[in-house]
Amino acid sequence: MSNNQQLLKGSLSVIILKLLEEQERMYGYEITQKVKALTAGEMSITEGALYPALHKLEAEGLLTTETQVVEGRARKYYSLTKDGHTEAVSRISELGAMLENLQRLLNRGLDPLKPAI
Amino acid sequence: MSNNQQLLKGSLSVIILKLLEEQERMYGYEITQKVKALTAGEMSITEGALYPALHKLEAEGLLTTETQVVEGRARKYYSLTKDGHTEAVSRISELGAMLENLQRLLNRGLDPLKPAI
DNA sequence: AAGTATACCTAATATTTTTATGTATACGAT
DNA sequence: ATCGTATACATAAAAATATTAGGTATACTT
Repeated sequence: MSNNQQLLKGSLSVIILKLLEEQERMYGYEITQKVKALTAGEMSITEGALYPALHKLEAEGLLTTETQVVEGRARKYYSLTKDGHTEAVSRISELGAMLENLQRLLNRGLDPLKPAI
Repeated sequence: MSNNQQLLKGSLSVIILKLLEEQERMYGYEITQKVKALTAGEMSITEGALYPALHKLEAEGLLTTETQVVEGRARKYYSLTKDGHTEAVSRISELGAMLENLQRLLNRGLDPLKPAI
């Protein structure tokens, strides 16, 4: 059961927002392929996680969709709304801070953060 | 509800294993304080997450406990079993790889990993 | 006497993911 | 022609994990 190709839980929606910051619009399947490519296949998003996450972000008003038929198959393109962009910026920096902290916990040798008094 | 002091979901058990790799034995409350200290209060473990996680690791045979009364209060010290040490090494490196991949996804400018063919 | 810090714990709920399906089109190989 | 693979969407049951909100108790300070 050693599953080391999963994304860290809770990070999926941020990854989606980040990819859409970089690329105007993307469709679901494209997102799964992009993540595989960027991590050399070390990580993959399962569809059972991806689609509900996309639907939730849309329901929250962070993403909008337009469906389009390409080469005989329907694609549903997602892009950031204005709120989506704002949230993306904020959540990306939050996740970045978390990753730094996690690495601080894993790599000892780094000093603990000095508390901002 | 902007909760940026949560640990990334799924990483709690690895953090516990890591702290116990560094320090022979620790008790629950001590772990919560250590994480706060190492992250300057930016992250904290809730007790509702910590204790079930400790009990699960013990049930899996990765941790053993000894209870001791110190200054009038009962403390339950946890330490790694042999299996626990093995698992710790493996899970820590897995999480490290995940963090690298996540950062690759968040900081573009880095090239995608070259697939090891 | 009250509040804070220390120290353990659990139960209900919420969130998120995995696993397992299901549908359907396009295309290359047998 | 049919089979497998890739593309492309989706959901539902179950598992895993965390949050929230409690509960108990001791020690120390105000």
